[in-house]
Amino acid sequence: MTEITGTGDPARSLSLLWRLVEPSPRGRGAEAGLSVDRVVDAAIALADAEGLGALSMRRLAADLGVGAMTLYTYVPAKAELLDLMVDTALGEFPSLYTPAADHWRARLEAVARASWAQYERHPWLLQVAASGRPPLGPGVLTKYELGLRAVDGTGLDEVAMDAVFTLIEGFVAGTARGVVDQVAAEQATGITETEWWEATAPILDRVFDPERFPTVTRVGPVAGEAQQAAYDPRRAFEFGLARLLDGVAVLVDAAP
Amino acid sequence: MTEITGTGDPARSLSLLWRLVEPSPRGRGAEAGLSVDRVVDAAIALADAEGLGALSMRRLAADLGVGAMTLYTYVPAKAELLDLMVDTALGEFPSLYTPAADHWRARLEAVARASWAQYERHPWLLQVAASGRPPLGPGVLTKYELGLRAVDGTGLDEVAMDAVFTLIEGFVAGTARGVVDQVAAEQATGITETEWWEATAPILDRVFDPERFPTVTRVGPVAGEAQQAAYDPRRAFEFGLARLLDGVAVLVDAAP
DNA sequence: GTTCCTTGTCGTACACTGTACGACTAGCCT
DNA sequence: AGGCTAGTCGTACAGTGTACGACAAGGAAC
Repeated sequence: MTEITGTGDPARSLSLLWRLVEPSPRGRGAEAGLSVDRVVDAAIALADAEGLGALSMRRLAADLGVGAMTLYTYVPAKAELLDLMVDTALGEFPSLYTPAADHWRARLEAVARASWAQYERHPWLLQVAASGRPPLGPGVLTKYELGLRAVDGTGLDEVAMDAVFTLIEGFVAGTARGVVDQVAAEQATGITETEWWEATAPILDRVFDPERFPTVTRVGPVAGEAQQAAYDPRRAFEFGLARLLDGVAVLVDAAP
Repeated sequence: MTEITGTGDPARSLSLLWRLVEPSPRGRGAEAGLSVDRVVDAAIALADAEGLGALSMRRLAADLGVGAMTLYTYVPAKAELLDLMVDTALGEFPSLYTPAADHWRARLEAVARASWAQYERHPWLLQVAASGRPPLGPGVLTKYELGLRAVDGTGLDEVAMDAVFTLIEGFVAGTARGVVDQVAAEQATGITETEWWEATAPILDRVFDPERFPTVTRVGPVAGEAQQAAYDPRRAFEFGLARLLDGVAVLVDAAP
């Protein structure tokens, strides 16, 4: 279940994200005391607690004690609601980011860990396809600003600064997605990752041909044993982050 | 729209993936000439042509000229069908992988480019959440085998070999997802990425505060201009791959 | 040659989704 | 007091995956 953002008129979306529309308590004026913010907050709470799959317009409306169609007074459609959710959740970045200041590498590592923490808090962020046309609201821009500052003063030009932040951010998101997928699989099946691996490994052993997959035969069991699973996202995060920062360091050292 | 794999009984899934069940042309015996392979091939063709969103059991059945429930004779549920689709599509890896042989770096780069090509051919692969519990069929294992061979003989131990391949593979998938998201957004809205950016940029200019986002003010326009969009996945791929291989090189050089 | 059993086919039904449409009503302005 | 505006929401539509059970066709047994 992936949702798409960046649908809908850019002008309309941006004015929503930056809350350019007045609260306008006219006419019957917010009968149930609702507002865009209350809707968005409830949506985030629901997605946090029960996953993006549980977030339907009817369910959200029920949580807020109104009819389903009432939500459309505050939000043009579900896609825009998701934009707002993403921007709001990503806006928590500064509270999770405590940079060790002096060296770019320490700052960039802190960015990666803060980003990881965000995805742990709001796993549904990873199920919203926002990379192509991000909701350019205050939350997203704040995260982008702090991310760029981490690589500022390294001698890299503007294009490279953007590329480095995007690379780190994409890496974190990709790896965090592994956690989300595992949790989703556990919830869907009632079987933990370790149990699944223990059930799968012996059957697999019997079914596959060591002559055809000699390197897998040598490496697979060692790696599987080390992780107690087919894939351990947390290990992958630590390993990958170190490699990535090493790679960026090569670039920084080459810069004037 | 993300689908989950790894649901369902591991033993049942594995015997499907490795085609351990006999064709069994008994009873009325495959009336319409159907088979697991025909179903899977048709599903892949449909997803390739019209996206994963168009792949419904009813639609797939219609394409094959049978009733919807007939599919459940060949496949236990949609989740298992997706497993089979993933394994089959990933099994095309060898035909796209032409390693430049001698140096690990050239091999690993070829792995990344072949993987990228796979995701370009079958974008829906990225919408199937397979990272947690991959369908361990012949296709997946073949790709894993060739990926591991690329980093074999570098002095890295087994766990590191697995980690490096996983890192590269995750990077490619994450970056390729950017392309998929953009194409999906274009299809959903009828607006191209460049058009969207040209519509968004000027409004954004007016709405946001340069004092609050000084680094974004400096970097954003330069990066945006260079890419003609908020994000250019192909550039990100080239840039990230170079950084990543540099980082791996640091690790390889440190190994005995 | 008749019967039975196995196996493949598939119509119907259920609970669910996002949201267009239009009816209703409560509050403010004139 | 009358009218208008703006928030509320019931109903409806076209779609989803798949459980259930009815049906039919071929092979095996007598």
